[in-house]
Amino acid sequence: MNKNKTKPTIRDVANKAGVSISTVSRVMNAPASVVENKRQRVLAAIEELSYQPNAFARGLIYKKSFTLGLLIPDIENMYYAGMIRGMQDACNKLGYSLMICNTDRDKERMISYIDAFHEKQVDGIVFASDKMFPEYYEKLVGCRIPFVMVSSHSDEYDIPCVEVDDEAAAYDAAAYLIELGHRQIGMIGFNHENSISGPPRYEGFVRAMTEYGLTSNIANVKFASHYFEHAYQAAHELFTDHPQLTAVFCVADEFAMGTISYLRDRHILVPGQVSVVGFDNHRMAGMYIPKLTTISQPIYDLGHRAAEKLHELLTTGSVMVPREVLQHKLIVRESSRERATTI
Amino acid sequence: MNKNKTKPTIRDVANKAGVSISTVSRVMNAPASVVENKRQRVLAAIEELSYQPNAFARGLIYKKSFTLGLLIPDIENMYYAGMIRGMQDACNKLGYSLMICNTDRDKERMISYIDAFHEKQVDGIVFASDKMFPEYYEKLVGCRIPFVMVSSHSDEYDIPCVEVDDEAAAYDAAAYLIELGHRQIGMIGFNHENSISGPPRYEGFVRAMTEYGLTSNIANVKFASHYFEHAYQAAHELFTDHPQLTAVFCVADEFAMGTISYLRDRHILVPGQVSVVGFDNHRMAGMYIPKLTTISQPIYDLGHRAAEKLHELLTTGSVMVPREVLQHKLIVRESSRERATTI
DNA sequence: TTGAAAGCGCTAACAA
DNA sequence: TTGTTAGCGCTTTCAA
Repeated sequence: MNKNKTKPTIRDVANKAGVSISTVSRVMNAPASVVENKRQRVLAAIEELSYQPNAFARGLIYKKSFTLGLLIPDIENMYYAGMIRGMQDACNKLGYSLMICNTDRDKERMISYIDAFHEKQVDGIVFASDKMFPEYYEKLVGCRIPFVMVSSHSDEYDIPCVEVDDEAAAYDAAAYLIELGHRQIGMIGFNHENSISGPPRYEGFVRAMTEYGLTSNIANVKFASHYFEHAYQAAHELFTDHPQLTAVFCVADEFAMGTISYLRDRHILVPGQVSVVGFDNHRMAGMYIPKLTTISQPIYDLGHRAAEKLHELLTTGSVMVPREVLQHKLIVRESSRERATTI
Repeated sequence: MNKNKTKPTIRDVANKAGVSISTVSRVMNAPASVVENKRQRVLAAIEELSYQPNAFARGLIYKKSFTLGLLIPDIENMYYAGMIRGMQDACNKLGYSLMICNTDRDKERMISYIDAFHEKQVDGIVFASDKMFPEYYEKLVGCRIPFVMVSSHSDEYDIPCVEVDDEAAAYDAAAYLIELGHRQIGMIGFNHENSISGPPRYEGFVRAMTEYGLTSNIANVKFASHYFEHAYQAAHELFTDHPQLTAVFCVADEFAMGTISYLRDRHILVPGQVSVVGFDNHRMAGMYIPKLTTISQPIYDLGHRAAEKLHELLTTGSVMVPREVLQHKLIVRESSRERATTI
């Protein structure tokens, strides 16, 4: 092994193999055009030196980094773990690397990460879950970096995206609870402010209540922002205002956990007295006690498709299906059951 | 805004500002050496074109990418979310970007990611949790990429690392259970094969049992590999073989959850009949029902320090503290309590 | 204080 | 089939 401190260049390989640098370049890019004998020598030299072509030099020529950027709001939310997984698998398949940045839903960080992506010349960006503010949009097009959205979309701009039908999914969850016999149903939603899935999930809930003639339930909604603790607090408010509820639809599994925790601290049984359904079906949903009934999002596929769609955009310049909707599914586990019949 | 499709280069900026490219370069790297008037014009041109210097060109010159690579075994394990967060914050602070790769504990993927890092010219690599196999080590030194380990270390090689004292932490967990009055104690550990923290945590358990004269408990150990389901199964085996146990130490929070789930399916109360303590204290530990008593690892700091240590290695060529140990702490919550006194 | 020019490692066009 | 060379976008001498 070469113990030299600096990395070998194409020139070192050429010297060692006794050929010109073009020949080395050819064995890497068009092996067929090099005579067997020399090719072997070059390959041997590459092996011996642990040579890897320098991506800077290549990038300068190809004007491509073969790197994609991912902007996510909160890496500690389990939801994104599955998404990253799907995205990285797609990237591997397509020959890309992935650069992940955690914005903490902070505008300043977001902007500075976009700058970093710009400087690092990422070929494209996947923008996850967040709202596409004009600042972001202007910045992105100003940088001339193609991008797609995942688990989100934009009404103002025409941006390719892959997501789930939040309205329909929320409707399904609420309708399921109604079909179970529940009549006093509450909901814990996302604060609408800056939330992309908050409003449609709320709408789905409202539509279900309306269609089933339970419009009074529309008043039983509290909002929380992302975290367990906030959901716990929201559940407290919800049950303080509406102690009669026998079911609650939560727009995230973490909210369902917060709600169940609250209920348990109040010695209210789930699902014995109150049914709870979550949303996402991330890994923890099946590990919780009780196991969560929830809306399953195809999280892995969302990530996978988003990367593929971005790749499509990069290679063809456009996208066949601008707004792709993946299927959700209700998963019934332990946190919900038929309303206890009054005697 | 420039609607041109290609990204502007330093030449475009120079033209627009009516100066040479060297001057543009200077306003970016040594602003003081450029006369106020021109500097303003250059700055204006940069702004107007949304110009960002090309990292490829810079990298070629500086031989630095200002990018660090992170190799983790399993992104869906909550443990790593906190670590990534800490690492990324450190990277931001130090002016680096972070490239995260999920190896799935697969040797082939590991090797191919190292190749990718090599090609992309990452300045250094953080190697998380996994065992440093000779193949990896040879590869890494062959690539001449500096690296550190986090939540892991190597006995064979001399590699800077930051971790927790697993043996002592496990001892503390086991001793805590003993001090609570438990005498029949079991453990669910990591399969030792290829596990870095498995053996020391087992040793810590054994030492506690030995010091307290409870050596018979050393037989009450089952092993599982990483996932909830495996831990559930291991708990099944443990309690089938040793139904008399009143406490179990689990080497991961996810194992504790699997164990509690199993116990609950068997209608055994936690902590009423059996106390369970976990390890990690990741976010979910405080959300579970019951909330987990666990060993808290400074996960964020582990990630943060690892990045700092790598940076130290990159800039100074060596590291002051080759093997850094961060403090763990026992967090008592709801999943453990004093042994029920026999009447 | 500024500009011209060399060169970082590679690819691709051109010549041989 | 192979080698020579220009040039990708930038920084950094060296001269002016």
